[in-house]
Amino acid sequence: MLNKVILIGRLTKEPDLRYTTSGIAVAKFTLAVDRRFSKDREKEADFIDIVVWQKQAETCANYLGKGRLVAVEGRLQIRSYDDSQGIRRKAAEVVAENVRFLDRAKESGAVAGENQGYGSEIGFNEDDIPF
Amino acid sequence: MLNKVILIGRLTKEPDLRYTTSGIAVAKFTLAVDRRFSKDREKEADFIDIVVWQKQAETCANYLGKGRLVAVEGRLQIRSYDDSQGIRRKAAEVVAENVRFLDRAKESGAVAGENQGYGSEIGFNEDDIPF
Amino acid sequence: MLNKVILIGRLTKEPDLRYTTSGIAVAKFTLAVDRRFSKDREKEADFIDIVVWQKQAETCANYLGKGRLVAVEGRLQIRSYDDSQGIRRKAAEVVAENVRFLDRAKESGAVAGENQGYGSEIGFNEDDIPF
Amino acid sequence: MLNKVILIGRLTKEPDLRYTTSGIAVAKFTLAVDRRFSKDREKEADFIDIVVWQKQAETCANYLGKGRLVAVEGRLQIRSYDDSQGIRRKAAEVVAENVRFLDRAKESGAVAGENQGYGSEIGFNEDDIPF
DNA sequence: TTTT
DNA sequence: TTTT
Repeated sequence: MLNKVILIGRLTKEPDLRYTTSGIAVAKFTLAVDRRFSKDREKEADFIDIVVWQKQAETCANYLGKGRLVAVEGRLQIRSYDDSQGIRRKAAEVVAENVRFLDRAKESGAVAGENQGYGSEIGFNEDDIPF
Repeated sequence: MLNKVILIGRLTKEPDLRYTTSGIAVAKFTLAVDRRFSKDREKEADFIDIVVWQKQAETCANYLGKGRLVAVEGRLQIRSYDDSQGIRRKAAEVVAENVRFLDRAKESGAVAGENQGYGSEIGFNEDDIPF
Repeated sequence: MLNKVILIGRLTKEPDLRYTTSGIAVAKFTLAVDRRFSKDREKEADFIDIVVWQKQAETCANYLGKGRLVAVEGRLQIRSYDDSQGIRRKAAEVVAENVRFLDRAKESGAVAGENQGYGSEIGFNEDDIPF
Repeated sequence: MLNKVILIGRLTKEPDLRYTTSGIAVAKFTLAVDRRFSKDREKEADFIDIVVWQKQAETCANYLGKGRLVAVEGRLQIRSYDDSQGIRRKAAEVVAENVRFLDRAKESGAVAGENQGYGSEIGFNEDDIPF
């Protein structure tokens, strides 16, 4: 019913951009999200796979690289599949709805994450609120 | 850059549905969101104003009433305005992106919250992932 | 840095309650979180593993059962391990910080969700998981 | 029941640090959170008041200044009060549970965000706010 | 492997 | 398998 994930972390390497047979862009990358433990504990991270679709996939591939800091908003998806050895496996990945770039782009000031979801962003005028 | 609010609470009364001059539906209601304090403290709630636009506004008006339990996902919006006495005021409201009904509807089993944001929900086939 | 997951879904069966060798309660259960697709698509769900620690683990075990509706707030944790066949696997689970009961308890009106911070911050050893 | 806010934005000025009569640190600052609209629309922001308690309040006061980029996780709180002219007003603020510094600190590499749970759960009196 |  |  509700499935919301919000992460801030750094890319472990360049995004991997591909296209489905029907021509839709998909990018994948892994986010290192540091855990915060007591100081004496080893610094650890969760390495979380991110999937981005369509135009945002291409923007991520164009502007993101290893070490870049991003905020990802999406949903947690659990997929079952058989690997190359025929072993049944489960894959967890966050399907990104929005990716925000939190440090400066390498070659440009570009910003990803066109957000098309909010009512107030679809172009009607909020000054015209009837309350 | 990121502005995400997730609330679970109960409507304090029926939603108020109106239309902008350009014909767009807007519903408003207030959510009572209980705080969790130590047992000895008064039980209190935050009363948070919710704004819903377009088709979801009408679904909320049709199916929600006083006391109904909902989950709201949206963004926090701060608006400045002058009240009827000419006093400058700030209004805080959560602009809902999705409203989920968490208990049974009074007159129907209807469900609001058509979600149009996620890539995987826009109709391409995830079995066709090129990874 | 930031790792936040919020889910609403139904338990697929009773929680499994165990204790670490040092006597700390841990409960596990799976949440079925329905995806929302276009009407013509199969209704599907993500089946997401939840881990709960300490007092909340016992509250969940006492009051939750198959089909119960809950809201879970926590963080996404990726663990690597070797399964019984010696195959390296990754497990994804949501470590719950709070579990809210959204429908009536079977035998009582009890409410869980005492917020004590993350299990992993109170000093017990997560390598000591009895699963 | 659930009241979760996650924001990323920039401080509009230095945090204002005070102490309650019982000696508890409280910091307040305003976060400018850019909205994302269609390109032709004015760039706008929501200016959201943040309250931080205890040790994090002092860390924020020590390390944050105007323009700094932070992620705030907290809950939305609506307070009613009478202003200096005796006019009843409502104030909305986000009570921060965690503040993460997303760009480099001015004078140090310090990191805030020790997670101690909500201020309001540790027993001090929120009516005793020195603002 | 699965919930309503 | 991994980021700063």
